[in-house]
Amino acid sequence: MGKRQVISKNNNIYISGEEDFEPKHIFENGQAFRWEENGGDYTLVADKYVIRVKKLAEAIVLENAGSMKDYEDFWRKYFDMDRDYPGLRRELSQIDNKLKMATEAAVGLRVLKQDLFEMIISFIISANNNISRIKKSIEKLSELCGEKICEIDSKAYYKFPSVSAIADLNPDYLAEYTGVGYRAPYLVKTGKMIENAEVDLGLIDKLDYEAAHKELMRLAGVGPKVADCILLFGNSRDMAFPVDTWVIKVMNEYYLGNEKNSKRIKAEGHRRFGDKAGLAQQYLFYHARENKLGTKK
DNA sequence: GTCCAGGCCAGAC
DNA sequence: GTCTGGCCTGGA
Repeated sequence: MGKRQVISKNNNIYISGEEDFEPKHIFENGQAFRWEENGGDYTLVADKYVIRVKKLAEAIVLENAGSMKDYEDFWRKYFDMDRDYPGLRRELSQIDNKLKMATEAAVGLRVLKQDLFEMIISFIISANNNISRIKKSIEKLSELCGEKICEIDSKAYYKFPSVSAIADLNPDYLAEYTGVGYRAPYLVKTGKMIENAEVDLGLIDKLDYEAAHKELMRLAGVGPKVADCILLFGNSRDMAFPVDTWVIKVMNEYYLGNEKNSKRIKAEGHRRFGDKAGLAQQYLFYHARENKLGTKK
């Protein structure tokens, strides 16, 4: 693979010479929910875009993603194109053999840099839930109060809702329409807290990791794990280390044995992986889930 | 019917 | 601070 090259043509963006870009490893690792797989290609809704991500032998194609200006203004950051992933994998591989194996199994994984508010709402919905239901709920929520983007094959696509749109919802109706269940009041309350600046999202960028984590936990429905997901996927915090059921399994299998306390598991992640803990977590998470680690067949 | 899914919250200690 | 039980909902 040579040096990366990005060009645009007919509203499509082509990325060639990039060895770390595997759509399956990017989307199917729980960091994003607004995608749909068809025959190895992925339809993705992000911001005002509905694109199709294809991996061809010679290039990655982002169909309908716009011009070079769209790439520079949005996609470059979204796909974390300024990080040296081959270098990251080499660095993680040197930490230990487990991480070496995990990175080798998920080459092409990238940690997306998504919208902060969208991550807050999405991960509140994710708590004690499963991926297919999370995705359905988020689509229904966007349909309920997000701005329409376009229609493709008579299917309508909507932007993720604004803060005020969610703050103004009736919790009972929200629960009924989207299937978010008991999380509905959390979503509305969190929307209101952000709308009236009780929690200032602009501050999250400025605070150090611990303070930002603590600040996010003030939001309704946001606990330690959800706050770490928000920071990792919506605020570019490489050291955020979300401890979910899969991470508990993989950390115990490889490092700890039988630790149930999430706080101590997170501390172990930081001890071993340092300020790259979140990136290590993504490779380990993908690896753990692919291999159904710690579950009986 | 029971169990579980990328946890959070409230209450008890 | 740490631990426990309950929880909308839908699919296995």
